[in-house]
Amino acid sequence: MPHAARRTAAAGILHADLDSFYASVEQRDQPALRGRPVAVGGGIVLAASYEAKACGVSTPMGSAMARALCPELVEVPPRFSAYTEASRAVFKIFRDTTPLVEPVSIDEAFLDVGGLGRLAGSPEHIAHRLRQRVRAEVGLPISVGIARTKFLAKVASGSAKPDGLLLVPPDGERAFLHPLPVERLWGVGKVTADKLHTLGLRTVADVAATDTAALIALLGAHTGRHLAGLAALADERVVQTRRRRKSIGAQHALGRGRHTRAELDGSLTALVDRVVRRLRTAGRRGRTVTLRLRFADFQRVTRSTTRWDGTDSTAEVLAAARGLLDAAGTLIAERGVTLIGVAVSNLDDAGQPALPFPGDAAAPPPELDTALDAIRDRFGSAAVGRAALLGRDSGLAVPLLPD
DNA sequence: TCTGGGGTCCTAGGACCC
DNA sequence: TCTGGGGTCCTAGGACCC
Repeated sequence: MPHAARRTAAAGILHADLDSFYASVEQRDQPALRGRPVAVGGGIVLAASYEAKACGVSTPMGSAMARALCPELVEVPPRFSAYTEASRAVFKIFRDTTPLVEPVSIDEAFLDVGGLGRLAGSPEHIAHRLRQRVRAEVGLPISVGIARTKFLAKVASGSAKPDGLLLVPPDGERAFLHPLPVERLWGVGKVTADKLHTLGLRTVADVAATDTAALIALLGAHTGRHLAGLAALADERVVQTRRRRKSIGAQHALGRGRHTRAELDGSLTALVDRVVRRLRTAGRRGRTVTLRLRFADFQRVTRSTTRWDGTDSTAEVLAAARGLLDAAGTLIAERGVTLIGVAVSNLDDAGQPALPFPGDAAAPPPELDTALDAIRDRFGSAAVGRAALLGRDSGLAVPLLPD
């Protein structure tokens, strides 16, 4: 019997998902928070402990509403470095379990353990041990779903929460999935759910009983076919070990009210600085620079520009981003800005210049980087956003805006 | 109760080329 | 003079996920 065929017939995919990740890390590190409703965040709730969820607190909810729902709520500012460290430790246990790990986010991953039977035991046994290890070695609760497909494993881990384990056997898939609301289908958010509701479709069974053509007419070719497939228990996607990031970006919410061009440029400089730093750390270069803006009415626009070759230069990305900001000047003047973001995409592969170009060999001296480094050293990284002003005061060579 | 920051994927129109 | 079909790339917007 072919190996692949045997594997697809059994429940061999794990979806492992840390519970209330940021909040659990805080409860782990501060025993006084255990058993109490905890929200990690500032302004909005980034993560809520199960005690907080019990009184209706959820992500991403404004802090004011969270407090209204849950007067006992303990609010904690995020400590991202602690979460990154905890995530690394957990992923190490994942990779100890099987080399076939596909990270989904900082706190969840798919693991293919279908081929490990002889070596490590049944998927259920492996999942059980995985949960024990994460609890013992990292001190965090984690839920695991086991199924034949990625989608079913993902839904199963959700049903297993908090701190649980759920196996969906191949002959029990329909009974498990079909009673669930359409919102549990991966890729169904509010807009799609509302559309499905207009057809009277509320459960996965309803979707499965609907003609694919009708779903396509309602939702478009891709989404229609995608949902029809999921509802019919068909999900051929395999666990992908090597997925490369396709864009690197940073954004920053600004307060309401008017922001001067110099303030916007300061924010832009800080964002570009962060992005190109991560770009270089990853050893990658990008061809497309995108400026993201959001207005007071929460409408968003993007403006992008694509270069002929890739870059990881602060000066070049900043020049491109400034050009886009200038081009959006009228829009900004008319509507105000409440969020500014920069992303670099169209990334090339590590250590492999997009195109060999004679002039590229000698990179221009990164004067801007030197200046920004000096500002970071002297004033801290939070000050980079005020680079223009500080540059003026400190005599550092930060290129200033014309005015 | 006003709503963060990091991403992915899809669609659609227009320019351009053969 | 009017007309193809196919393909790629770029830009912008939108939905969704954690």
